[in-house]
Amino acid sequence: MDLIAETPYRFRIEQHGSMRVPGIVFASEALLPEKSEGALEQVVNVAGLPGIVGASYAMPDMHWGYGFAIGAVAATDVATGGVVSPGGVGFDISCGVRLLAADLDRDDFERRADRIMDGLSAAIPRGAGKGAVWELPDSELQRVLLEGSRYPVERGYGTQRDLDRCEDGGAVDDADTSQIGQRARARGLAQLGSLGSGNHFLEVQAVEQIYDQRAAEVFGLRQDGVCVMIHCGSRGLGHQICTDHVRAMESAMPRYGISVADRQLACAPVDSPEGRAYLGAMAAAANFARANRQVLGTAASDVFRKETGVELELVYDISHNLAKVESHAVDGETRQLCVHRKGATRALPPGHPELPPDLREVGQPVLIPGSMGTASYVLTGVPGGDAFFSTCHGAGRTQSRHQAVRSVDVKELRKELTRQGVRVRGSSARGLAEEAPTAYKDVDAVVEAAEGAGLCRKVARLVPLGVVKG
DNA sequence: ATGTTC
Repeated sequence: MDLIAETPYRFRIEQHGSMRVPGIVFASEALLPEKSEGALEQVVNVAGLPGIVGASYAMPDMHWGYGFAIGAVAATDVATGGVVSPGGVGFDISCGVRLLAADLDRDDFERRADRIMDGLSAAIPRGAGKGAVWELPDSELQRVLLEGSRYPVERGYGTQRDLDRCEDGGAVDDADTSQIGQRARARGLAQLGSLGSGNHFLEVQAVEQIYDQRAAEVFGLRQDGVCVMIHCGSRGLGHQICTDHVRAMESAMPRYGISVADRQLACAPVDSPEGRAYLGAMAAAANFARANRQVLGTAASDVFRKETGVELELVYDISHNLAKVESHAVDGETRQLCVHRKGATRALPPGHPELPPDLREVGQPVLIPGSMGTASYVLTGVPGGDAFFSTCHGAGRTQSRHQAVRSVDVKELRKELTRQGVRVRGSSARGLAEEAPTAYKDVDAVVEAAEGAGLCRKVARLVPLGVVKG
């Protein structure tokens, strides 16, 4: 497989074999994954999906994943048999990032840091399985699945203004809870308002650098201001929904005469009972994920109010694992496309009609969490990018979890984070080792490549002051 | 990512 460098930040895999479109990899030479890792092969495999249009895209933080690479964008044409694939969304449906800004300077935080971090540590449930801010009866879970963040707001977790700063106003339409199994529901009941584990976290951060003063101002960010970033998703509920629908699609594929290069690319036409069932269940899981971040954001706000007297204001809340049916121009014609973004973030440009009025001038905030102990970024969408208004989603792994555990000394890691002034409230030692920054790409290089490829623009760089780790 | 192999 040959990669043709089209620009310093754009590589092309020519259409060959069963590919229906070319592959386009946005990355620098240094960020390209090793061929042996299989991520580039996954770009090729996705290019063979029925109905795919444009190209099979990959972002600079790409790495090997389930079926699709993490960092993949693929759009299929709904009207001509285009498919939807759960592997193109990922197991953590609507995993994403919520950023809140405090009217507090870095120095104000430093003076009270230990109390605030202890408060957050006590208030934020985390780790596999255990604990949630809000344990729900089944009737209320139903409301969350249909109404997303709007339901917690109605029940006092947050404000109406929060919803204006959430992707989709805090809830996606077309959730179909009849497509969710009992096991998925049962897992959701005990997990609303919980981080989970893996790369999920809550971080207190400081705005270290601003690249676009006007956009930062509109977003509510200022130099040396304190922020809280929350990275989490739909927990066991989303995971179970993915599992259930992958299985259903595996058995349905022969009926549609679909064959795929990898069993993990199980899919069905968007306009089919199986396709619609998955999208309905996926939408419900997305609403659960948004409500999860809404509840956690409110729990963090409560801690800041108690310890400092200041409120946290929502900057934005955005997913990076989702499929959406969107209108896009293809060969000069407006088409309905099912846009899969897996480890990729929507990045709407200035003037886009889906943006709320106060963000329309500068574009949609894009929230990029770095690896533990490293920087995070706030970006914004730009006109003209050719991956259906998408950009990267984070640092991207270079080592598997297993490799990281073998190579990382957790004691040294804790020492290093402390030396950098990052207060750690962890979950498991193994979890910390898996998430060591040495297991990830350099987020600064990822963002530089995404910007260089014309997918987004930098607004601010944030550095960690404290982390509550899943 | 995940009651980390129903």
